Amino acid sequence: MHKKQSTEKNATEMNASAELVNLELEDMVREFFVDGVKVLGLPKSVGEIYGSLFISKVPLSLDDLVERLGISKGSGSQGLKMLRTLGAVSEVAGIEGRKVFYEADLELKSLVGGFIREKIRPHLSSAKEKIGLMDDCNVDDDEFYDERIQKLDTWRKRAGILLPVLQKILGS
Amino acid sequence: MHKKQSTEKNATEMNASAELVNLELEDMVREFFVDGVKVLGLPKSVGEIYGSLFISKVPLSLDDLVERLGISKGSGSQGLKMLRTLGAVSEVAGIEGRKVFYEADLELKSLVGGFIREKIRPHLSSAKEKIGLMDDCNVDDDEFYDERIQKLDTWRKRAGILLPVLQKILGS
DNA sequence: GATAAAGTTCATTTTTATTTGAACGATGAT
DNA sequence: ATCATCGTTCAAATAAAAATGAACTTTATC
Repeated sequence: MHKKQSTEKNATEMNASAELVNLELEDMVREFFVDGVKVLGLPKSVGEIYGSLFISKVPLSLDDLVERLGISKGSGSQGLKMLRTLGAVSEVAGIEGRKVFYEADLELKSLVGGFIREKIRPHLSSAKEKIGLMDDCNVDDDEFYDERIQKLDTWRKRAGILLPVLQKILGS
Repeated sequence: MHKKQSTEKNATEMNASAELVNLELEDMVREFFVDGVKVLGLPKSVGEIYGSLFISKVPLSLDDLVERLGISKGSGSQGLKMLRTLGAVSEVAGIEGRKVFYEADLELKSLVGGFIREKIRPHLSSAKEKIGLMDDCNVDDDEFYDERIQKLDTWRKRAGILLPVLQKILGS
Protein backbone atom coordinates (compact mmCIF):
# COMPACT_ATOMS: atom_id res chain seq x y z
CA MET A 1 0.00 0.00 0.00
CA HIS A 2 1.35 3.39 -0.97
CA LYS A 3 1.50 6.29 1.40
CA LYS A 4 0.08 8.78 -1.03
CA GLN A 5 -1.26 7.50 -4.25
CA SER A 6 -4.27 9.17 -5.65
CA THR A 7 -5.43 10.36 -9.01
CA GLU A 8 -6.23 13.74 -7.51
CA LYS A 9 -3.44 16.19 -6.96
CA ASN A 10 -3.82 17.48 -3.47
CA ALA A 11 -3.96 21.20 -2.86
CA THR A 12 -0.52 21.45 -1.33
CA GLU A 13 1.04 20.07 -4.45
CA MET A 14 -1.03 22.38 -6.62
CA ASN A 15 0.11 25.34 -4.61
CA ALA A 16 3.71 24.37 -4.66
CA SER A 17 3.85 23.88 -8.35
CA ALA A 18 1.64 26.77 -9.37
CA GLU A 19 3.14 29.58 -7.38
CA LEU A 20 5.53 30.48 -4.64
CA VAL A 21 3.95 30.32 -1.23
CA ASN A 22 4.82 32.69 1.57
CA LEU A 23 4.95 30.37 4.55
CA GLU A 24 5.92 33.04 7.03
CA LEU A 25 2.96 35.18 6.04
CA GLU A 26 0.63 32.20 6.21
CA ASP A 27 1.78 31.53 9.74
CA MET A 28 1.11 35.10 10.75
CA VAL A 29 -2.36 35.04 9.28
CA ARG A 30 -3.17 31.78 11.00
CA GLU A 31 -2.00 33.15 14.34
CA PHE A 32 -4.04 36.26 13.70
CA PHE A 33 -7.19 34.23 13.33
CA VAL A 34 -6.35 31.96 16.22
CA ASP A 35 -6.25 35.03 18.44
CA GLY A 36 -9.34 36.39 16.76
CA VAL A 37 -11.53 33.38 17.35
CA LYS A 38 -10.32 33.08 20.92
CA VAL A 39 -11.80 36.51 21.57
CA LEU A 40 -15.07 35.21 20.19
CA GLY A 41 -14.91 32.13 22.38
CA LEU A 42 -14.30 29.65 19.59
CA PRO A 43 -11.69 26.89 19.74
CA LYS A 44 -8.22 27.48 18.42
CA SER A 45 -8.56 24.85 15.71
CA VAL A 46 -11.40 26.83 14.18
CA GLY A 47 -9.11 29.82 13.91
CA GLU A 48 -6.37 27.75 12.37
CA ILE A 49 -8.68 26.27 9.81
CA TYR A 50 -10.35 29.51 8.86
CA GLY A 51 -6.98 31.26 8.74
CA SER A 52 -5.57 28.59 6.46
CA LEU A 53 -8.48 28.87 4.09
CA PHE A 54 -8.44 32.66 4.23
CA ILE A 55 -4.85 32.86 3.06
CA SER A 56 -4.81 29.89 0.73
CA LYS A 57 -4.78 30.54 -2.99
CA VAL A 58 -6.68 27.33 -3.63
CA PRO A 59 -9.53 25.57 -1.88
CA LEU A 60 -8.44 22.99 0.67
CA SER A 61 -9.85 19.62 1.69
CA LEU A 62 -10.11 18.25 5.18
CA ASP A 63 -7.04 16.14 4.49
CA ASP A 64 -5.09 19.16 3.32
CA LEU A 65 -5.91 20.97 6.53
CA VAL A 66 -5.07 18.00 8.69
CA GLU A 67 -1.72 17.69 6.97
CA ARG A 68 -0.86 21.40 7.01
CA LEU A 69 -1.91 22.13 10.54
CA GLY A 70 -0.87 18.87 12.09
CA ILE A 71 -4.26 18.45 13.70
CA SER A 72 -6.31 15.29 13.90
CA LYS A 73 -9.01 14.39 11.43
CA GLY A 74 -11.56 14.59 14.22
CA SER A 75 -10.56 18.07 15.15
CA GLY A 76 -10.56 19.18 11.56
CA SER A 77 -13.94 17.67 10.91
CA GLN A 78 -15.46 19.37 13.94
CA GLY A 79 -13.83 22.66 13.14
CA LEU A 80 -15.13 22.62 9.59
CA LYS A 81 -18.56 21.69 10.87
CA MET A 82 -18.61 24.74 13.10
CA LEU A 83 -17.37 26.97 10.32
CA ARG A 84 -20.07 25.64 8.00
CA THR A 85 -22.70 26.27 10.66
CA LEU A 86 -21.43 29.81 11.04
CA GLY A 87 -21.49 30.24 7.29
CA ALA A 88 -17.79 31.08 7.35
CA VAL A 89 -16.72 28.56 4.73
CA SER A 90 -18.25 27.17 1.56
CA GLU A 91 -17.80 23.92 -0.22
CA VAL A 92 -16.37 24.48 -3.66
CA ALA A 93 -18.52 22.75 -6.20
CA GLY A 94 -17.21 20.66 -9.04
CA ILE A 95 -13.81 19.52 -7.92
CA GLU A 96 -12.89 16.02 -8.96
CA GLY A 97 -13.56 12.99 -6.82
CA ARG A 98 -15.76 12.82 -3.77
CA LYS A 99 -13.38 14.75 -1.58
CA VAL A 100 -14.87 18.10 -0.54
CA PHE A 101 -12.86 21.26 -0.90
CA TYR A 102 -13.50 24.39 1.10
CA GLU A 103 -12.80 28.07 0.73
CA ALA A 104 -13.17 30.85 3.26
CA ASP A 105 -16.18 33.08 3.00
CA LEU A 106 -14.78 36.60 2.92
CA GLU A 107 -17.98 38.58 3.36
CA LEU A 108 -17.84 40.15 6.78
CA LYS A 109 -21.58 40.51 6.47
CA SER A 110 -22.20 36.80 6.51
CA LEU A 111 -19.50 36.07 9.05
CA VAL A 112 -21.03 38.52 11.46
CA GLY A 113 -24.52 37.34 10.59
CA GLY A 114 -23.62 33.75 11.28
CA PHE A 115 -21.98 34.57 14.56
CA ILE A 116 -24.97 36.60 15.71
CA ARG A 117 -27.41 33.92 14.64
CA GLU A 118 -25.53 31.02 16.22
CA LYS A 119 -23.83 32.53 19.22
CA ILE A 120 -25.64 35.68 20.29
CA ARG A 121 -29.34 35.41 19.48
CA PRO A 122 -29.79 32.20 21.46
CA HIS A 123 -28.41 33.92 24.53
CA LEU A 124 -30.70 36.90 24.11
CA SER A 125 -33.69 34.60 23.76
CA SER A 126 -32.85 32.63 26.85
CA ALA A 127 -32.17 35.87 28.69
CA LYS A 128 -35.68 37.02 27.89
CA GLU A 129 -37.15 33.84 29.30
CA LYS A 130 -35.03 33.98 32.40
CA ILE A 131 -36.01 37.55 33.10
CA GLY A 132 -39.63 36.51 32.83
CA LEU A 133 -39.05 33.81 35.40
CA MET A 134 -37.39 36.31 37.69
CA ASP A 135 -40.48 38.44 37.57
CA ASP A 136 -42.62 35.46 38.54
CA CYS A 137 -40.24 34.86 41.37
CA ASN A 138 -40.66 38.32 42.84
CA VAL A 139 -43.96 37.30 44.41
CA ASP A 140 -44.26 40.01 47.05
CA ASP A 141 -43.53 42.69 44.47
CA ASP A 142 -40.50 43.97 46.28
CA GLU A 143 -39.70 47.33 44.77
CA PHE A 144 -35.93 46.91 44.92
CA TYR A 145 -35.97 43.60 43.15
CA ASP A 146 -38.43 44.88 40.60
CA GLU A 147 -36.12 47.76 39.75
CA ARG A 148 -33.20 45.44 39.22
CA ILE A 149 -35.15 43.01 37.09
CA GLN A 150 -36.37 45.88 34.99
CA LYS A 151 -32.82 47.05 34.56
CA LEU A 152 -31.83 43.66 33.25
CA ASP A 153 -34.66 43.82 30.79
CA THR A 154 -33.62 47.27 29.65
CA TRP A 155 -30.12 45.98 29.02
CA ARG A 156 -31.47 43.03 27.11
CA LYS A 157 -33.57 45.26 24.89
CA ARG A 158 -30.63 47.47 24.13
CA ALA A 159 -28.54 44.49 23.17
CA GLY A 160 -31.39 43.52 20.88
CA ILE A 161 -31.39 46.80 19.02
CA LEU A 162 -27.62 46.71 18.86
CA LEU A 163 -27.46 43.61 16.71
CA PRO A 164 -28.91 45.05 13.50
CA VAL A 165 -26.65 48.07 13.89
CA LEU A 166 -23.70 45.79 14.33
CA GLN A 167 -24.60 43.94 11.18
CA LYS A 168 -25.06 47.17 9.29
CA ILE A 169 -21.71 48.61 10.28
CA LEU A 170 -19.68 45.47 9.88
CA GLY A 171 -21.45 44.14 6.86
CA SER A 172 -21.36 47.13 4.53
CA MET B 1 -11.19 32.43 70.20
CA HIS B 2 -14.68 33.12 68.90
CA LYS B 3 -15.81 32.08 65.49
CA LYS B 4 -17.48 35.39 64.68
CA GLN B 5 -17.00 38.18 67.05
CA SER B 6 -16.76 41.61 65.58
CA THR B 7 -18.13 45.02 66.28
CA GLU B 8 -19.37 45.22 62.68
CA LYS B 9 -22.59 43.57 61.74
CA ASN B 10 -21.88 41.71 58.56
CA ALA B 11 -24.07 42.33 55.57
CA THR B 12 -25.85 39.01 55.69
CA GLU B 13 -27.09 39.73 59.15
CA MET B 14 -28.16 43.22 58.14
CA ASN B 15 -30.13 41.83 55.27
CA ALA B 16 -31.78 39.19 57.29
CA SER B 17 -32.90 41.52 59.97
CA ALA B 18 -33.81 44.47 57.79
CA GLU B 19 -35.94 42.80 55.16
CA LEU B 20 -37.00 39.53 53.74
CA VAL B 21 -34.59 38.19 51.17
CA ASN B 22 -35.68 36.30 48.09
CA LEU B 23 -33.09 33.56 47.88
CA GLU B 24 -34.59 31.90 44.85
CA LEU B 25 -34.50 35.14 42.91
CA GLU B 26 -30.96 35.82 44.02
CA ASP B 27 -29.92 32.46 42.69
CA MET B 28 -31.52 33.16 39.35
CA VAL B 29 -29.82 36.50 39.03
CA ARG B 30 -26.47 35.01 39.93
CA GLU B 31 -26.88 32.30 37.32
CA PHE B 32 -27.92 34.91 34.84
CA PHE B 33 -24.68 36.78 35.30
CA VAL B 34 -22.60 33.63 35.38
CA ASP B 35 -23.92 32.84 31.90
CA GLY B 36 -23.47 36.44 30.88
CA VAL B 37 -19.83 36.73 31.78
CA LYS B 38 -19.07 33.38 30.20
CA VAL B 39 -20.19 34.84 26.88
CA LEU B 40 -17.73 37.66 27.45
CA GLY B 41 -14.96 35.23 28.26
CA LEU B 42 -14.71 36.08 31.95
CA PRO B 43 -14.48 33.49 34.72
CA LYS B 44 -17.57 32.22 36.40
CA SER B 45 -16.59 33.61 39.80
CA VAL B 46 -16.69 37.10 38.34
CA GLY B 47 -20.26 36.55 37.28
CA GLU B 48 -21.22 35.19 40.66
CA ILE B 49 -19.69 38.13 42.45
CA TYR B 50 -21.16 40.76 40.19
CA GLY B 51 -24.53 39.03 40.29
CA SER B 52 -24.48 38.94 44.08
CA LEU B 53 -23.70 42.62 44.29
CA PHE B 54 -26.22 43.48 41.61
CA ILE B 55 -29.08 41.91 43.49
CA SER B 56 -27.98 42.71 47.03
CA LYS B 57 -29.83 45.40 48.92
CA VAL B 58 -26.71 46.30 50.84
CA PRO B 59 -23.04 46.57 49.92
CA LEU B 60 -21.05 43.41 50.51
CA SER B 61 -17.52 42.78 51.70
CA LEU B 62 -15.11 40.20 50.38
CA ASP B 63 -15.91 38.04 53.39
CA ASP B 64 -19.64 38.31 52.73
CA LEU B 65 -19.11 37.14 49.16
CA VAL B 66 -16.84 34.30 50.19
CA GLU B 67 -19.42 33.13 52.67
CA ARG B 68 -22.45 33.49 50.40
CA LEU B 69 -20.93 31.98 47.32
CA GLY B 70 -18.82 29.34 48.98
CA ILE B 71 -15.76 30.41 47.03
CA SER B 72 -12.25 30.83 48.33
CA LYS B 73 -10.88 34.12 49.52
CA GLY B 74 -8.32 34.04 46.72
CA SER B 75 -10.96 33.62 44.08
CA GLY B 76 -13.06 36.38 45.57
CA SER B 77 -10.14 38.73 45.79
CA GLN B 78 -9.17 38.12 42.19
CA GLY B 79 -12.71 38.42 40.98
CA LEU B 80 -13.20 41.72 42.74
CA LYS B 81 -9.91 42.93 41.34
CA MET B 82 -11.08 42.20 37.81
CA LEU B 83 -14.42 43.86 38.45
CA ARG B 84 -12.68 46.96 39.82
CA THR B 85 -10.43 47.06 36.77
CA LEU B 86 -13.47 46.87 34.54
CA GLY B 87 -15.15 49.60 36.55
CA ALA B 88 -18.04 47.27 37.31
CA VAL B 89 -18.00 47.68 41.08
CA SER B 90 -17.26 50.53 43.45
CA GLU B 91 -16.04 50.61 46.99
CA VAL B 92 -18.61 52.13 49.26
CA ALA B 93 -17.01 54.86 51.30
CA GLY B 94 -17.53 55.39 54.98
CA ILE B 95 -18.55 52.02 56.29
CA GLU B 96 -17.21 51.24 59.71
CA GLY B 97 -13.93 49.44 60.27
CA ARG B 98 -11.27 48.80 57.67
CA LYS B 99 -13.25 46.17 55.82
CA VAL B 100 -14.12 47.31 52.30
CA PHE B 101 -17.68 47.03 51.05
CA TYR B 102 -18.61 46.90 47.41
CA GLU B 103 -21.66 47.64 45.35
CA ALA B 104 -22.36 46.87 41.72
CA ASP B 105 -22.01 49.67 39.25
CA LEU B 106 -25.33 49.73 37.38
CA GLU B 107 -24.45 52.10 34.57
CA LEU B 108 -24.33 50.06 31.41
CA LYS B 109 -22.31 52.92 29.98
CA SER B 110 -19.38 52.33 32.29
CA LEU B 111 -19.67 48.57 32.20
CA VAL B 112 -19.45 48.58 28.43
CA GLY B 113 -16.76 51.22 28.51
CA GLY B 114 -14.64 49.20 30.88
CA PHE B 115 -15.02 46.06 28.85
CA ILE B 116 -14.07 47.82 25.66
CA ARG B 117 -11.09 49.50 27.26
CA GLU B 118 -9.75 46.39 28.96
CA LYS B 119 -10.75 43.58 26.67
CA ILE B 120 -11.33 44.90 23.16
CA ARG B 121 -9.10 47.89 22.47
CA PRO B 122 -5.91 45.99 23.27
CA HIS B 123 -6.81 43.39 20.67
CA LEU B 124 -7.52 46.02 18.04
CA SER B 125 -4.19 47.67 18.73
CA SER B 126 -2.24 44.47 18.46
CA ALA B 127 -4.22 43.60 15.34
CA LYS B 128 -3.05 46.82 13.74
CA GLU B 129 0.56 46.00 14.49
CA LYS B 130 0.24 42.47 13.24
CA ILE B 131 -1.30 43.58 9.98
CA GLY B 132 1.62 45.94 9.52
CA LEU B 133 4.02 43.06 9.97
CA MET B 134 2.08 41.02 7.45
CA ASP B 135 2.57 43.76 4.90
CA ASP B 136 6.31 43.74 5.54
CA CYS B 137 6.24 40.03 5.07
CA ASN B 138 4.70 40.21 1.62
CA VAL B 139 8.07 41.06 0.11
CA ASP B 140 7.38 40.14 -3.49
CA ASP B 141 4.14 42.15 -3.45
CA ASP B 142 2.01 39.19 -4.35
CA GLU B 143 -1.33 40.57 -5.40
CA PHE B 144 -3.39 37.82 -3.82
CA TYR B 145 -1.75 38.19 -0.44
CA ASP B 146 -1.99 41.94 -0.64
CA GLU B 147 -5.72 41.74 -1.22
CA ARG B 148 -6.20 39.52 1.79
CA ILE B 149 -4.07 41.69 4.06
CA GLN B 150 -6.03 44.71 2.95
CA LYS B 151 -9.22 42.92 3.73
CA LEU B 152 -8.05 42.27 7.24
CA ASP B 153 -7.25 45.91 7.63
CA THR B 154 -10.67 46.90 6.37
CA TRP B 155 -12.25 44.63 8.94
CA ARG B 156 -10.09 46.07 11.66
CA LYS B 157 -11.08 49.62 10.75
CA ARG B 158 -14.75 48.73 10.80
CA ALA B 159 -14.39 47.21 14.22
CA GLY B 160 -12.76 50.45 15.26
CA ILE B 161 -15.67 52.58 14.18
CA LEU B 162 -18.06 50.12 15.73
CA LEU B 163 -16.84 50.68 19.28
CA PRO B 164 -18.09 54.24 19.76
CA VAL B 165 -21.44 53.24 18.29
CA LEU B 166 -21.61 50.32 20.66
CA GLN B 167 -20.96 52.62 23.57
CA LYS B 168 -23.53 55.08 22.37
CA ILE B 169 -26.29 52.52 21.99
CA LEU B 170 -25.60 50.58 25.13
CA GLY B 171 -24.65 53.48 27.30
CA SER B 172 -27.55 55.84 26.77
C1' DG C 1 -22.24 -6.18 -3.21
C1' DA C 2 -17.33 -5.88 -2.02
C1' DT C 3 -13.88 -2.70 -1.39
C1' DA C 4 -11.82 1.52 -0.32
C1' DA C 5 -11.85 6.37 0.44
C1' DA C 6 -14.01 10.17 2.95
C1' DG C 7 -16.06 11.93 6.75
C1' DT C 8 -18.27 11.79 11.40
C1' DT C 9 -18.81 10.60 16.20
C1' DC C 10 -17.62 10.11 20.74
C1' DA C 11 -15.03 8.07 24.78
C1' DT C 12 -10.54 9.05 26.30
C1' DT C 13 -6.51 11.96 26.74
C1' DT C 14 -4.35 16.23 26.75
C1' DT C 15 -4.24 20.99 27.35
C1' DT C 16 -5.79 25.18 29.16
C1' DA C 17 -8.25 27.99 32.48
C1' DT C 18 -9.91 28.62 37.00
C1' DT C 19 -9.99 27.89 41.82
C1' DT C 20 -7.90 26.85 46.01
C1' DG C 21 -5.38 27.64 50.17
C1' DA C 22 -1.29 28.61 52.61
C1' DA C 23 2.13 32.12 53.08
C1' DC C 24 2.85 36.77 53.05
C1' DG C 25 2.35 41.93 53.63
C1' DA C 26 -0.18 45.73 55.26
C1' DT C 27 -2.91 48.21 58.55
C1' DG C 28 -5.16 49.39 62.57
C1' DA C 29 -6.26 48.32 67.59
C1' DT C 30 -4.59 47.59 72.23
C1' DA D 1 5.61 46.64 69.70
C1' DT D 2 2.46 42.89 69.41
C1' DC D 3 -1.56 40.98 67.89
C1' DA D 4 -5.49 40.21 65.12
C1' DT D 5 -7.92 41.42 60.91
C1' DC D 6 -8.03 42.05 56.05
C1' DG D 7 -6.56 41.52 51.73
C1' DT D 8 -3.27 39.82 48.09
C1' DT D 9 -0.32 36.64 45.69
C1' DC D 10 1.07 32.57 43.57
C1' DA D 11 2.27 27.58 43.29
C1' DA D 12 -0.45 23.58 43.27
C1' DA D 13 -4.87 21.27 42.62
C1' DT D 14 -9.05 21.02 40.26
C1' DA D 15 -12.33 21.70 36.77
C1' DA D 16 -13.49 22.77 32.07
C1' DA D 17 -12.54 22.82 27.22
C1' DA D 18 -10.47 21.02 23.23
C1' DA D 19 -7.94 17.54 20.61
C1' DT D 20 -7.10 12.86 19.66
C1' DG D 21 -7.80 8.54 17.45
C1' DA D 22 -10.21 4.34 16.82
C1' DA D 23 -14.66 2.66 15.52
C1' DC D 24 -18.26 3.56 12.72
C1' DT D 25 -21.36 5.26 8.72
C1' DT D 26 -21.76 6.79 4.26
C1' DT D 27 -20.78 7.01 -0.47
C1' DA D 28 -18.68 6.08 -4.78
C1' DT D 29 -16.16 2.93 -7.70
C1' DC D 30 -15.39 -1.38 -9.73
